[in-house]
Amino acid sequence: MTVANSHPTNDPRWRRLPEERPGQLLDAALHVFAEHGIAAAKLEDIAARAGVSKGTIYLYFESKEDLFREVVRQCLVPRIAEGERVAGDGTASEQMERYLRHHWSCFANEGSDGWIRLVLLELHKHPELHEFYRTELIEVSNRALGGIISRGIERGEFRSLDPIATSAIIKAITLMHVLWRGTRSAKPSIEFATREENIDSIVDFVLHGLRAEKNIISPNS
Amino acid sequence: MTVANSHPTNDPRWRRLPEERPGQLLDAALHVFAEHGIAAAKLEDIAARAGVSKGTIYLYFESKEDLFREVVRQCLVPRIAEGERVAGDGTASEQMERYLRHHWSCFANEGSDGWIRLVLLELHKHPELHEFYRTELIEVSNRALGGIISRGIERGEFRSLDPIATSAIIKAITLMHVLWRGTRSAKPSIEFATREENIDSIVDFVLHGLRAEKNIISPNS
DNA sequence: CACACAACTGACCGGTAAGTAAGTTAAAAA
DNA sequence: TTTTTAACTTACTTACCGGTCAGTTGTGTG
Repeated sequence: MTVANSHPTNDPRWRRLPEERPGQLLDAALHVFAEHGIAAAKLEDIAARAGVSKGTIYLYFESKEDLFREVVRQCLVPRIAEGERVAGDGTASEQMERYLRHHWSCFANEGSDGWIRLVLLELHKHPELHEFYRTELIEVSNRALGGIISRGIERGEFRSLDPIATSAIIKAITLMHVLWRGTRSAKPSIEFATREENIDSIVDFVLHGLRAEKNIISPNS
Repeated sequence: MTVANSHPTNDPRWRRLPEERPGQLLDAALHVFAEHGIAAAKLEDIAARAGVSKGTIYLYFESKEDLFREVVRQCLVPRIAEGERVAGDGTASEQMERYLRHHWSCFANEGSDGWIRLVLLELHKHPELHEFYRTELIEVSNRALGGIISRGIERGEFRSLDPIATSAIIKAITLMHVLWRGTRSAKPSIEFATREENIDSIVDFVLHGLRAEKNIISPNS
């Protein structure tokens, strides 16, 4: 029997880190919420993952609800919003392809499916948050995608379709595929090809769906 | 003071319905699970909705978990699978359009989004169920959609693309739109047009994505 | 060193909901 | 009608978890 478990060194069992705690807690919370959903997420788990005890959470957040709110505000929205600025130049087709591939690689991160699931599943129960998310994110995203589409139409690259409805279709494809390919999806629901083949298929399909008929022979007028 | 609340008539306060109870309970459970998710669904609510008391559930099901399992097996899978048999005849494009519109109208039912959410977002926590769902449903669905696509390719209506990857894309579009249009989605995340315009956009986009180039002028080779 | 104070802990409380089992009652059998 | 059965109810137990608070401990200050 050694005294291994007592603290022979005199380094403290815990540290005071008032600056860093909120961030640590938000990270931990994002992870746990994404894994279990709001209801099933335990504050003890979040605290443990952040290396503190449950009580500490209440020094920085009012409640579980408040914690979730801040996760959405401070983690999710900025992280997603950042991805919406990949306009660049080139033809609308090139922009669209760049947009798709960029999102694909962003969402490739381990665990992306977790919080996509979170947003899709739980956000609608929190109207105020949902509204925030809608204006901060969906509008931004619509402007980005819709902008590319509108430009494509003007330039004659794309045929004439509703930019908003089409944005929705394109986002539906990417989001759902992230969900399906996600690490938490047990066996992949669909026998997917490799990631590369997969995004190639998507790019191909979307561009074909958008593209104006290629060889309209001598569009007279 | 009348004796209104005692039972002046001699009809029983409850009935013995051992044949019908399981079905009633499954229906109620489907509804409550879809509304609240697994964790937050209360057995009392399910029982109340089925017109019995909580204890009765345990006469027919082992546990909440077991109840959920049977909901998936006996309610969801058959209900969805039924929709996968709308082949019909005509060109592949016509079949595809029929398929899309059929699903759209099926999913239009109040509450469809609830259990799509359930499947998409909660099933992955139950690997055994997920496997069942995969083989019973996704395979079937892939065969239906993939079949239409393959036929379209053979007939020269559609260009040459991977039937499986393309099925996934098409299902992604429809499922996500059901989710977004769902009654439980607070304010619609996207300023959608009417249901009709919406499905028109989808049909249009999908068919264009699939269709072989119309005017390939003398493909030399 | 010792004092103060803020950061943090962890035992505790209260509410809620899953699960249980003894009692009650509809309805079939005798 | 009486007896029997099993379907159903109700009150209970148990476990868990969000939230609290009195006490502990790291750390800067005099």
